[in-house]
Amino acid sequence: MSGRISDSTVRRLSLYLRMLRDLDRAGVEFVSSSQLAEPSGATSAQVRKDLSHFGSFGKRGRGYSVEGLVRALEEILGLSRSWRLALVGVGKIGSALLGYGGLAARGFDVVAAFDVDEAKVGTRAHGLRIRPMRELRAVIAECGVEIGVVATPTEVAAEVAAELERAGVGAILNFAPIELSEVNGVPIRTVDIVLELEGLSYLMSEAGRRTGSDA
Amino acid sequence: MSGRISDSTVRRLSLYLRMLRDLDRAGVEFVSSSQLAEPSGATSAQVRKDLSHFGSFGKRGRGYSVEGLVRALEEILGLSRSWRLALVGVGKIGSALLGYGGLAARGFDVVAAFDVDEAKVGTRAHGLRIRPMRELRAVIAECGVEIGVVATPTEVAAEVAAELERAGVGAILNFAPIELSEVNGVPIRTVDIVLELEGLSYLMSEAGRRTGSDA
DNA sequence: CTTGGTTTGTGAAACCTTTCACAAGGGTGG
DNA sequence: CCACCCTTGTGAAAGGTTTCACAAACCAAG
Repeated sequence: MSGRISDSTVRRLSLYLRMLRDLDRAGVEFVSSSQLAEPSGATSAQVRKDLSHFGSFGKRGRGYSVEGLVRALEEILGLSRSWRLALVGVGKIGSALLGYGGLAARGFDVVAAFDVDEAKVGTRAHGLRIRPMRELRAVIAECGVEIGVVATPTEVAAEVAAELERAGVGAILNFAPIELSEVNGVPIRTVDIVLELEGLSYLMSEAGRRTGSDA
Repeated sequence: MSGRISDSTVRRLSLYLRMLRDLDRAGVEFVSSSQLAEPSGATSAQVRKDLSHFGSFGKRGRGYSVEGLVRALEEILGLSRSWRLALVGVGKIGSALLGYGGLAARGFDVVAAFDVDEAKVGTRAHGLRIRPMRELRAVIAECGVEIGVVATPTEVAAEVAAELERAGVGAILNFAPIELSEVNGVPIRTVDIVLELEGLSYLMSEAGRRTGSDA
């Protein structure tokens, strides 16, 4: 059981949990690994292997109890609690994030927002008062913020991430198109839209080259 | 040389290209694989292996010509041209995307925006007229849109993606928290913020469990 | 209680990605 | 032209992830 779990496994566990919650809401009581696999594009063997890293949750011949597996996955993923987030940079992406109800609905509460722009400081965005950067450290400590969100221009992203770490956050979600290096074991995930688009660009060009040379 | 290239390789190529453009702007002429590796957290061997799938771009003892490699990577990734995007769903995320100059700056032009909401249709968002869904097919064909962007609520995302495919887009970027299945060889990339946060939640819980049991 | 149909949990095999290590080649200075 | 240093390109090894395939277990029906 449980050694080092890969990112892709954790990713899939989230997807399984999503489906299980839907099934639970629909009143389904049991589900098999193959049903669970379908929506995430995995195989039934993969579902079973993924779960087997954490224990033995199913009944042979019957499948998995939906309610039981929801609880188990919430426990594994740390989602049986809610998390406090602090946003740095209330520009386009930052505002969109504050307005997105999907976060709070899934237990990720943005409890503080910061910006360097003195014109924004003091105003409210989606019910949250925007604070000056100088308060960052104190507020993060006082509110017990666990996750810092970087939604600043690229140039200052690394500096802001470092400041968030010093302030004591346990993880960082970064929207700036730059690869931030994890320093003190504080995990960082980067959401980089341009990188995704460039990946699509490669695939389309590749497809073009292939059909082009076949013709 | 060139067989099937993995997503992670393509991802890294984009990161190398980013750095190379910075170096080019800074007037640097040559760069070694180890310098190129650093910012993306790769190793020099990985850089060389990644590039070797596509050809031989360096000079032994000297490194890579910055300008030459920029051009080569742009060609490989399909970035020596620009791409036309159509946005479906002008809500929080959609608007943020329209306002984000970083896309056009890197050759991804949003040329059309659609929404079901009749109140929004006809108004302008960041200089772009919002069109009704019924025009989607015709506009995508007329404007030669290559990439469709899904920024709708989860419930309709799959349907919208299918409609974009029928309209003839070559790739889809999806912001709805749902795994869309690629059907006709049209590649789909999903940007799922909640999934990233849940990944961080897992890592933080894991860290807590480890230190918790050590104490 | 036994039989048959079903599904889990898991070693082993297959597959894929990353790292290692070094020969081959290029530049520089004398 | 030669000797030295440096860096690429690349097979081979190592390391990781996914798929396969099957014994073990459970349920239901007779």
